[in-house]
Amino acid sequence: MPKAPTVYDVADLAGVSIATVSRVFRKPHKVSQATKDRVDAAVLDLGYVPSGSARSLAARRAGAIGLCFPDFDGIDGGPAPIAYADGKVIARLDPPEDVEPSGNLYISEVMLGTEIEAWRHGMAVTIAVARGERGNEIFDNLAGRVDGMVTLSQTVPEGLLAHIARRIPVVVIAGPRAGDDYDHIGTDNVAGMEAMTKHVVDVHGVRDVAFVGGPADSPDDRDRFEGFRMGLLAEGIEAPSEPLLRGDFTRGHGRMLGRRLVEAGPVPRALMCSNDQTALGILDALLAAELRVPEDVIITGFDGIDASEMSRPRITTVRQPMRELGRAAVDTLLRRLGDPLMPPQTRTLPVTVLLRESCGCLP
Amino acid sequence: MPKAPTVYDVADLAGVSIATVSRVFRKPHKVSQATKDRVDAAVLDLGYVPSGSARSLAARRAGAIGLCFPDFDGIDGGPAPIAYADGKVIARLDPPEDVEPSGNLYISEVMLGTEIEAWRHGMAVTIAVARGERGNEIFDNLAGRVDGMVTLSQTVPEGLLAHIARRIPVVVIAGPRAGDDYDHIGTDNVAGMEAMTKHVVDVHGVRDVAFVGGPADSPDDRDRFEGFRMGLLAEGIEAPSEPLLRGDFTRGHGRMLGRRLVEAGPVPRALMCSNDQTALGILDALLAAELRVPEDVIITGFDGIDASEMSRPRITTVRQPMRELGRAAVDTLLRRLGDPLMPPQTRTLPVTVLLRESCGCLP
DNA sequence: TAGCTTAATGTATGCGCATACATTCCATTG
DNA sequence: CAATGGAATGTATGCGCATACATTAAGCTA
Repeated sequence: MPKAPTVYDVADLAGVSIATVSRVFRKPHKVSQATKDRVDAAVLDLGYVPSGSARSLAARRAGAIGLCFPDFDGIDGGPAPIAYADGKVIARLDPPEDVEPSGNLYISEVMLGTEIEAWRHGMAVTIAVARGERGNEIFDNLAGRVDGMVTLSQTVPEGLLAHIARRIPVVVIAGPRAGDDYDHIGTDNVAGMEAMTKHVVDVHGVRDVAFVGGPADSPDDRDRFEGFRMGLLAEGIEAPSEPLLRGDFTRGHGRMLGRRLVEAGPVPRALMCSNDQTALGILDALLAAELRVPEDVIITGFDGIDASEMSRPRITTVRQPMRELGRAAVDTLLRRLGDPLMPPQTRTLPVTVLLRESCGCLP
Repeated sequence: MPKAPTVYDVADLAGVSIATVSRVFRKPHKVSQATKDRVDAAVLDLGYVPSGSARSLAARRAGAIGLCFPDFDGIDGGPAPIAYADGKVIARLDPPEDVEPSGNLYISEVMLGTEIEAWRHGMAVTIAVARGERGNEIFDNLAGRVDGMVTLSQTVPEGLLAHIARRIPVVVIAGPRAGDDYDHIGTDNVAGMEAMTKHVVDVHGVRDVAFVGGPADSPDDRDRFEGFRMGLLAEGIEAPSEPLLRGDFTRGHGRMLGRRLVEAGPVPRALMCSNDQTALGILDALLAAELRVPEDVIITGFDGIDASEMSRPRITTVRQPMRELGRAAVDTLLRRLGDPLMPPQTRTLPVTVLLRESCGCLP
């Protein structure tokens, strides 16, 4: 790859000044057609592509927004995939046990939403996962190259986030306000879980309901538990002050909790889980112990990931509008860029309760 | 947001030169501890975050790779999502008819794979969809701000791609070599479809097999049809020179084809489709016509999207390692950056045949 | 102690572009 | 025909950083 041509090269070849070359790209209407044609020809001839770095520097805007996630799954991917040359035939007829977990639908959907909304405003999206020991560095790096940042809560330490926020606007997804000054986008965890709880009690007539939580420091988990309690209280049922058990939001941990429940004696009539992965893990364990779902035990989840629809029975859950989260975050970010003095925003998106087999609503 | 501090500000406050500030970030080992401490303090004090644009410009590398997709779904998203303020409770108990289509698992997975491999090499990923009339401009813009580009074939016109490739390395996913000089990452369409064909003939004893193709200009489709023919020939069955029908890879079009098949008279005993969406559409139509799958008609797909696992019956299909595609693309891209003179690479990733209900393998 | 080496830091420059401002060229106008 | 104004283009500068090279200080050798 020979040295890339610059505005100077194009200007020389077209016999114009660099300002004119720049105008052909940025303000075409200010250049005569004849000149434009000569410049275009030179551009094609030389294979010129404007440098985004130089442009961003000179224009004082990056034209991109950053999206940074924590490393939910601890995926480091291992070495790059094995490949083989053309002609060698490999096809397996195995059952799909080797299919990788669908991973983070959540992240994927937020990404898609982010991209769509960014596109509508002519911006690119730069993504990075603050993964590993250099996670903070990754975050910092990303912040330096974008006009604003969307991040999930808990991605980096508060101090770093505050540091970044002095330079560019930051929108936090899924973390409720904690007295900070960031803009926040959340979903209605409380209302969702409250509605789900009432459904289980009202429609299925169950009063022996327990809550299986997630990490104690998760704001989402806290809100969902709060919704659970409100649901119970509204039904005149005494509400516990703590979840029956806590997992770490992974399916594996959910399985462990399920086994523990089975061993500990009679399993509650209904288990309301703080997320889908936990619900799926518990389902795995209960089915393995020959319990029937929903006949013996009702299970519900939260999130609405695709995997919740692929289990048998399928999981009744509360769907978060994941793609909308991304879109709303970008929308808010761009508003903030337009009006830096606007007071801190908090937007809460509505959730949807999805009734399926695991609560007994579908056969 | 007041004017962001620069190296100069930090240097002044710390009483050092800008070179030293820069070194604290880039070559910390070349700075004495005492100096480093003073600089760090100034950085925190001022809220300094290095400008990525300036860094990229000066260092002549962006530290990011680009990922550009075509607009598969024609999603423009419409206006940003409705939100409501805190406290207002909305939760619905409707069936999930409003759940948005799972969209592009394919794209999502490639994104995730790309990000993982980029992370392993300390690079960020900038994504953009070449969507709408300004698609080419988006692509061009993206190209200017990254060190290399991963793109799906058919994303932009060949001329533009060639133009970009003069400046930065380009890796094309899913498009087989067409005599061009790009690096390519593909999946083994031929072997996958051949194995699937043999399976249907051998295991299920079906000889009345037809192929439902996709767009005639799709290289993937061409290869899959070729695999189909090879499978038949290997079984001693005469192979057609053209697909029985062609769709456009969408489910809607698949439904139409399905209805047409039903009307046209006896439906072949097995329909092998060039992608999952088409298979799902045909399944919809056959079930609507009261035909039984797989008892009356066997249906198979290709891709392994999640939706293929959520239908009833679930679709037997050939799974592409989508995440691995992204990883392999980045891997190849970085090799290319390391050795620009390396001959053009082509890597083909193995596929997996997933046997499920729609061919009769699972009850 | 002169001469040499190495560590630490500073100086000066350029990366490639956008843009404020200056200049040139015409077409109008009175 | 001189004065005016707008369109098209050019000149000059700075965006914020990395880095080659220069400089200084300090330790070490013979």
